[in-house]
Amino acid sequence: MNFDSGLPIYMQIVEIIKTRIVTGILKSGEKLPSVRDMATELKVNPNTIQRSYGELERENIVFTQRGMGTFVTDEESTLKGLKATMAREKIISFMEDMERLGYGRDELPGIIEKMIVEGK
Amino acid sequence: MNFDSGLPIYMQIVEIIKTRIVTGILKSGEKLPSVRDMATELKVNPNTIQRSYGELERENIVFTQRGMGTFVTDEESTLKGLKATMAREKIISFMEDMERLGYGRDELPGIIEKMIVEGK
Amino acid sequence: MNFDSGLPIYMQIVEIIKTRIVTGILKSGEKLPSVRDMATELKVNPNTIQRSYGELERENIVFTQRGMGTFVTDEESTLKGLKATMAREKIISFMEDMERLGYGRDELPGIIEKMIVEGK
Amino acid sequence: MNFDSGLPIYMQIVEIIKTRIVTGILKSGEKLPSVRDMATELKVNPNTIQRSYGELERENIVFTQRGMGTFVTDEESTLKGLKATMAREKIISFMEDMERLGYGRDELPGIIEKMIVEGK
DNA sequence: GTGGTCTAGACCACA
DNA sequence: GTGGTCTAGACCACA
Repeated sequence: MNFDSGLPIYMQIVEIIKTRIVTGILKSGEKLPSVRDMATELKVNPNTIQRSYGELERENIVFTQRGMGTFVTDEESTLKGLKATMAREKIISFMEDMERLGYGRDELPGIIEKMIVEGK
Repeated sequence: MNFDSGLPIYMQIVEIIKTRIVTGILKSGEKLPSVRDMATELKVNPNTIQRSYGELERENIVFTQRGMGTFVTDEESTLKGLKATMAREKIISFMEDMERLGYGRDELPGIIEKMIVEGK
Repeated sequence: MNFDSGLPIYMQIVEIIKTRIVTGILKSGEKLPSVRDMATELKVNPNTIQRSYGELERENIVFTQRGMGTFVTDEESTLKGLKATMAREKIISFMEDMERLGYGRDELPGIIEKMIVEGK
Repeated sequence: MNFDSGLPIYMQIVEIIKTRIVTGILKSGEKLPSVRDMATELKVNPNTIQRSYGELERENIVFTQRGMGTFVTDEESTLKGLKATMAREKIISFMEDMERLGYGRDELPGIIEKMIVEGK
């Protein structure tokens, strides 16, 4: 059990798949699991996966070949863009979190540098 | 519905309460909701909240007065420590996430600085 | 039937296990009975034993290996510390008992010495 | 709930009353609670209290006046003897406990003296 | 088989 | 009303 993130399930799954692509678990041009398999793995209704795949296709991150399945795009520029966008989102939410903890944006680069040094 | 974070519910609740304290929603010395009220609010069993409160008490973040309730500590040093620890954790998980996206730790301060400038 | 000691059951069990460790019935590194077996032996609910084991783990007196069981620590310094703490507590409660019987603390060493001589 | 001490209930009650006498809660010559009241206070059957009072009478620690009740003896020598016996028992069980923890009898006076000094 | 978590529901002491 | 403890019983992950 987990508390509600607010995000609809199919979008949570979109995020999961994007992360898998961007971290290399799913590679450029590779076939995604079938809608049925993915539904079984994530324990959701196949319709939900269908919707997630649809959203990913709309964003040009995957493409479907009739009768063959769904594949990660092989356009490197799209994948680069995806990576950049996800990084951007991570950074923004990180900055917001830190702001709520009382750390101003200007302090962050310094704090991180300090932690890198200490962490060594 | 939300995908399993792996963290047990009572620890998720601990995190929720820590965040409320550190962001000022719950103030130093203030009374927490009663075990029963919190259980109703979060829709879990009172025993689960009991366990969360117990964990927070072990960490000296709250204290309980028999028959009166559970209160946020008023030791400022503890609260400062909590803030620092939560910030540290946020930074570490941020650095790990970014690393998985292919950004080296040394790049991060620069990237953030760039984003701050752009964001203005 | 026995009159209430005031100590909760799970803490009474903690004391029982500590005594077993310190007197050598349970040895360093040895496996404790499973939660279920201990519950059967002591005729309490498994949850209560779970809580006792949890408390012992927090005190670093035992550690658990997932799926394997709960074991007495093999850190000799911890075991020595446990022995010393239990002795200290025994001495303190002995001194308090004797004080209530009208014997001052300063008299105690003398009284004990006398009894040792007589007892021979 | 408390784990079995092995001692029969009526003897546990004898010990409770002896402690009350020796610590001055019940004074020399004073009336003990009626069998019924004592039974209510300790939540046992009046017959059990009857048996405890009988045992105390056999030991000359209390005496019964028909129609009046049960009273603590006013023979000071008996009370002194009781105190000495209880102290003796406390010391013996203390020495046994410490022995089981690995402390020899000869060490005890020294250990206690050390703790008295530290405790100041 | 092992410990870990959770719910449902009860009863207790303290205020 | 408040937290503290306990039982009964379920389901889970890890080995």
